[in-house]
Amino acid sequence: MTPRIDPLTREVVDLIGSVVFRYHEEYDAAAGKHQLTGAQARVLGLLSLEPMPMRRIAEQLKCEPSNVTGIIDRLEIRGLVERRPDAADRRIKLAAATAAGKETYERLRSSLDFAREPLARLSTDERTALRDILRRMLGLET
Amino acid sequence: MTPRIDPLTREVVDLIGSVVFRYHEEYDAAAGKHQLTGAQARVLGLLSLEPMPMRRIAEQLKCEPSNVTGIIDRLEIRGLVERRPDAADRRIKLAAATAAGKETYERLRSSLDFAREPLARLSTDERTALRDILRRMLGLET
DNA sequence: CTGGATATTTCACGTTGTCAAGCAAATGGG
DNA sequence: CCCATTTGCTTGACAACGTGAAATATCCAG
Repeated sequence: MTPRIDPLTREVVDLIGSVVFRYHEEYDAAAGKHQLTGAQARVLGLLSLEPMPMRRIAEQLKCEPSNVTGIIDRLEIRGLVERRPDAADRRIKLAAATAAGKETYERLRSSLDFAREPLARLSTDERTALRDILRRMLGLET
Repeated sequence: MTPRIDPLTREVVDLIGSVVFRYHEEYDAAAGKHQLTGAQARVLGLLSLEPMPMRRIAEQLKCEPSNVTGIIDRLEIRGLVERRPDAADRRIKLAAATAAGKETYERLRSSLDFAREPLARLSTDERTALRDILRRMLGLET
């Protein structure tokens, strides 16, 4: 009953698996250069865009809020993030990247070699095609 | 001095990040259905192909051998993996998937919905194009 | 045979993740 | 207005994963 997956799809899934593995390696290595773990880097990336309640961070990371408490704790100790009260709701704590946090994240981001090494092998046309296909895969049609 | 990354490349990197996140979610969910963690599933996948010394598992996972000890311990307790002596070198322990382990991994693999849901949105031509681009990205030219 | 390298394990430790319990603050129905 | 419920966050206990250092057993070269 399980629909036999055709060989093409299977190969694509494997290739995506390789890309995922490769991406992680490089992401963690880049984070490590700045003494950050992967999770810390991801949170810092979120907060570089805008301050956010703990709750929403947990939703983005798809984990429990209690987990976020610890991650923010460790970032806060290092002065990369701060907790601010929310003007409208005193239950809420807004986590916000400090100037140092934003700067760290920007440096991390531009040291993400993944942007250069494997993608450099592709022509502009290929990159465009890849972008369009990935958009469709992720359901980001315009 | 840092080469400004062009917008197209930046978007592709972001899209790949989304795919990576998505892939992980689904992979962990599929593993969870079989009471496995992501790391356990990955090891079981390796050992489904062939038995392997602890050392080599660590290399494949890019982690320390001491970490592998624990992962194999937990799989062994559940009868999915066993440690065998190596005929030629008594220092080596070959980790091998048991019949139950192989079966579990095959079930896990076919429940990997990532193969269906997002890729189903693509035509065969798009999938072929994606395969070719990913191959080039990963340096798997023929 | 001896000394050095290799394979694995053990231990201590830190981070990430879960779940349950608890506290503070908001909210809605009577 | 008031109480019950819900919501947001933290705490504590626990497990998996990951590192690094030290211990043990085995191999191998000289």
